[in-house]
Amino acid sequence: MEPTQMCPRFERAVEMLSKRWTSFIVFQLLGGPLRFVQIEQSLPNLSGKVLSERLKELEAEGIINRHVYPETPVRIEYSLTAKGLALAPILKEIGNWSSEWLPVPCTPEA
Amino acid sequence: MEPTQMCPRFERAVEMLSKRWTSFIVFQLLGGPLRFVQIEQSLPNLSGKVLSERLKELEAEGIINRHVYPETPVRIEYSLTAKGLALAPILKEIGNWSSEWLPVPCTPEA
DNA sequence: AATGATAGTTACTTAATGTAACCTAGTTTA
DNA sequence: TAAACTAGGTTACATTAAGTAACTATCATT
Repeated sequence: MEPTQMCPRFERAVEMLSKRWTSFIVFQLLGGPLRFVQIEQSLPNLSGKVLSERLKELEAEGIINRHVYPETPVRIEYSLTAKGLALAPILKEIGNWSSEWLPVPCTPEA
Repeated sequence: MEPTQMCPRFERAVEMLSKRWTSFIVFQLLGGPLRFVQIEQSLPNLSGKVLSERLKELEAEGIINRHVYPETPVRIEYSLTAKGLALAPILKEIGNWSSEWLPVPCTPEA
């Protein structure tokens, strides 16, 4: 068999989603807008430093919006754009695959 | 909005697919079995070192098979298992998303 | 003035990748 | 006989990405 030539757009999409934490951040935002600390808390091993980088990348890609509410203290919410919401079917398929093919993790003893 | 609790299996699947090169290797194998050098050549920036690591991980996960043909010189082919083939819909969705939402790259001048 | 909240950033450490040279085994070529 | 070739990797070293903990800025409350 021959290797397959890849579409540059497909390649770019895979590269984006392959960046550590990207898919998790998008998944969390599928539930609705979240603030920085909320995302941080929902992903215990994600550091604020990397979260900050990813949010900037995703905003630059047009996948998320950053909305500043000038209250005191200031509140900033991150939410998905239409382009970001459109990633949902991908995550859905990952969910389908994982529930069909990955073993149920051990449950703690009663 | 509240952060969403994640299923451990979903989490594991995302972690796997987020590892650099994993999705590309699976994509290439969707076209049929390939040898080490073929995968290496189809993914120009993937080093033999990391390819070797990823193939071992994917085999350990039950996503690919390693088949040794005792010819001379020996030929070794990597192919997807049923579990690996079942990843196709995920990559398909990534393809759909990328062709709908990512810009067509500039084409070189005529 | 000190304390607290939100939303980050910075300096430093550790882990993951990339690069290039090398290894092993069998085979053909000089 | 030995040098060279092929396939399928591995090893040592350099670079980049990610993790950790402390710190910054702004405004408000105690």
